[in-house]
Amino acid sequence: MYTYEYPHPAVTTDIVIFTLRDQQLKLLLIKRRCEPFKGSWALPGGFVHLNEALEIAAKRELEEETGVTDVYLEQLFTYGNPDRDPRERVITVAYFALIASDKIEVRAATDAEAVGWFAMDEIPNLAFDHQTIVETARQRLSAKLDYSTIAFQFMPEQFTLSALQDVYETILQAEVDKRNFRKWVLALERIEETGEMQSSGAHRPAKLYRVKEPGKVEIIK
Amino acid sequence: MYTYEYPHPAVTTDIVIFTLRDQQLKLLLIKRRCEPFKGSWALPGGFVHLNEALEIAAKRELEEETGVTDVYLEQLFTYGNPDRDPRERVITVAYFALIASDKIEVRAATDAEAVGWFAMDEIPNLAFDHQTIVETARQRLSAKLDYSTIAFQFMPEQFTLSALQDVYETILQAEVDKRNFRKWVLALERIEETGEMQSSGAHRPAKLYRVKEPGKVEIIK
DNA sequence: AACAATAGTGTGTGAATTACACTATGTCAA
DNA sequence: TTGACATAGTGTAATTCACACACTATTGTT
Repeated sequence: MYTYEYPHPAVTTDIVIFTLRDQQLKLLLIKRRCEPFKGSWALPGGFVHLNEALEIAAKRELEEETGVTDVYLEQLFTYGNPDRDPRERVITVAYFALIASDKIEVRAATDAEAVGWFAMDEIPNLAFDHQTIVETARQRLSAKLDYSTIAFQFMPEQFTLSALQDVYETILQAEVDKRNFRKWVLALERIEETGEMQSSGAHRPAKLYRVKEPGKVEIIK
Repeated sequence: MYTYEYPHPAVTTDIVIFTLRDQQLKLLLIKRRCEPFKGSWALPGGFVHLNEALEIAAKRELEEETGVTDVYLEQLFTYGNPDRDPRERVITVAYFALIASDKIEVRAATDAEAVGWFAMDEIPNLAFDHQTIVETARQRLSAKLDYSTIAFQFMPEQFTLSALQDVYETILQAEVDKRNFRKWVLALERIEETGEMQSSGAHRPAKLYRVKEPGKVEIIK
């Protein structure tokens, strides 16, 4: 037991992790094994250990519950309404994560009864205020596409320009002009040809590109 | 005494509040009356009450320690390195605030031995990791000047275009072309003439303007 | 009446963004 | 083998936006 002179809230992290799969933006959810909201779908996350930095906690929870590692992670927002958890006062530091579509094998573990990727228009009712958190993350993602190189975080090691354009169109839910897109993205000088080609069907093969500095997300414009 | 099955961190809010005064960007600091860092300058802030939303806590602390009310407030970032407070694990949700220069009378109260506005190049050594928090806030302010109408939060009810231009020049630490600035800011259609003029010396009086929706900060561009 | 000090105004140039349609190259099936 | 099909790949003109730049207007003071 731990005792304090003044009351302390519990602090958790929750992670909103997106990927792109089948031309759809998808979100990773876990099915809760424990109360409260047992059996409900929720964001992966959990209590911050006492000697653990917040971002480390987010990464740990994500790996424990879903097996997912090696993601782009940034702090999203901290939610602390007094009644957001029925047990006790819980403040959650929400993180926003992206993962390339070729790294998304997931497994359920510890606190999760099941784990799954959900398309954005098929999100079930979520536990706590997780619906709100997801909406904020979605907005942040759209906004950052415009002024940063964050979209590259979704790409596998090698990809075609058409695949990259698809990412933009899917997330922004808008069509993009192919010629202008290519001119723009090449002018950024953040990707380069690998020299290899991708053949996928009865049509001209496409050049493959790679991100020059894969871990890096830069502000552009 | 409060006891928990698992250890809980303490949660505080800290507020980085800026104003403009004498053509300088200034930051409000308090001199700590209590340990740790007793006698040091620090950001106003304090423990979040158990049944209090985070933003409410930030506003309350700000008012308690400095008498400042009626500010623009947004969440900045949450800092939670395990060793950032020598007493115990303390996670702080930092807020970023702006106040118009005609509302900045301050008073010391409760936890503060003194309160003062400091120009950005005269910031003393600060307690905890407050120096880092201030730098992040400073960056956020500069960035938001470019893509939002946040600068209006510094203005009194009525102001001249020259005064507004001064705000941009002071924060961005760069000169701005008068004609281009006026064209740009009027094209935003977020301010309007009040009809009144301001005479201040041996020269042509200036038209006064007001913000159409004073509370609102919008993303522009 | 001249001067000092700040307010207020327009135009031209280059850069960036947008709109827009055809050719190239592979696979597969007849 | 050849023609149909499907996606890859490419250039130019029009528009919009950003930026550089210098003089006139109005007031108070001497």
